[in-house]
Amino acid sequence: MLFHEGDSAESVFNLTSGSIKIYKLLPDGRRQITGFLMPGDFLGLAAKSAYSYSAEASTAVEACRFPRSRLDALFGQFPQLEHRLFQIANDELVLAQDQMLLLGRKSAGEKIASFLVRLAERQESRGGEPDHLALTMTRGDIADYLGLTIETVSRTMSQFKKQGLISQKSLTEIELIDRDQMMDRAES
Amino acid sequence: MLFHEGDSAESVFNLTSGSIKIYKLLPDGRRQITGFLMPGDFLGLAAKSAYSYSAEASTAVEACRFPRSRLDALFGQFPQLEHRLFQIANDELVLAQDQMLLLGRKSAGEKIASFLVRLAERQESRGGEPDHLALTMTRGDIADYLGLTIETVSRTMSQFKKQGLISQKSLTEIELIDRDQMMDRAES
DNA sequence: CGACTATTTGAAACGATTCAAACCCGGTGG
DNA sequence: CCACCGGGTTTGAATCGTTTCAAATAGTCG
Repeated sequence: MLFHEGDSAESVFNLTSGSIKIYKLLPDGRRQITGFLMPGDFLGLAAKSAYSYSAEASTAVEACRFPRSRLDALFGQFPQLEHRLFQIANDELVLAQDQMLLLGRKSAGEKIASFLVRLAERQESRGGEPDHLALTMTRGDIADYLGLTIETVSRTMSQFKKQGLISQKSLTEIELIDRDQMMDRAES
Repeated sequence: MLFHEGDSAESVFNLTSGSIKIYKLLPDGRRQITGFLMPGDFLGLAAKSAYSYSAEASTAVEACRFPRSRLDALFGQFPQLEHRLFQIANDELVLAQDQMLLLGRKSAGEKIASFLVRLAERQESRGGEPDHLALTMTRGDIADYLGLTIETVSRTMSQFKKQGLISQKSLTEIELIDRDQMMDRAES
């Protein structure tokens, strides 16, 4: 675990290798994962005095740590740095709104399809195989990201397998077989 | 309607009076409202070339319109303006994550309770009566904001009324009677 | 007052969850 | 080398919360 919701937000990180999940918890333990970070992503930017979410490594992780005070000084020196981070925050906001649509209005099948397609696009944009997905998260993580239970995630993926939409080499290796039909299921 | 998802994003607005809802639609018409804007709020900031959501007035509205090109020029001139907008974007991101937790993990009762409490806090922070809520949105809007149906919103509020948590002077006027117990139901 | 729309309420249906058990797989020690 | 363990995963059956469909009621505006 990297830090917890409520911890004083002294640092901003830039992930250089590995993968991180950020999430919020309810008092009774229910969890909502709000994002999976990949190398290049920033962590802790939105925080003011305290982090508003918890962050936990999914794999071994390397990151660049900046004291928040230093960052503020850099903003004064290099306005285009702040400009870039502003863009990044806006991009995240757009993604967050997509995720709200997913959480509030999509069925389990649509959620899983959207998730797999987005993961494929993300991997493609970093130069990976477009249809060969390497999942860095467990079924439980996927469930808590999509607002489902582990069982529903598992069942839905089994169904997709039976329908020939995906195939599964191992627990963490998924292949998208019919991406177009997958995007239809995603409804967006 | 002010603009539609996909429209070219020529303007940024600052709402001066009235209230606006922003939302995303699925091809089949399902709708997710991602925010209700109140005077002082910005609209269209996150957009790059095209708006990523639609915006619609809930009441009569007055707003300040900036051409996007002008705004970019202002950033060069007044770096602290961009700094302020960066802060605002970060605050919105924090709210968006709260909303994801709500949509993904809260029950209908918890959603409605959270919604009413947040509305009360928002109104309080603008100097209104803390327990006397003036709803600017319909039951349908509330449903599409919370990922519920109109009927569930209505039923849940009736239940709260029966339990003495709220009282209803008219359709748009709600009074929070037991705010503490309300916050307990909100689970956050 | 009458017509139209939004809201409330009720009953049935459905999708996702819960609870339970079986399975798979990598790691450990006999 | 293989039996065993423990975690995560898959599958099944029953249950539950929310939705859907339908009808009644309340509210708004001409």
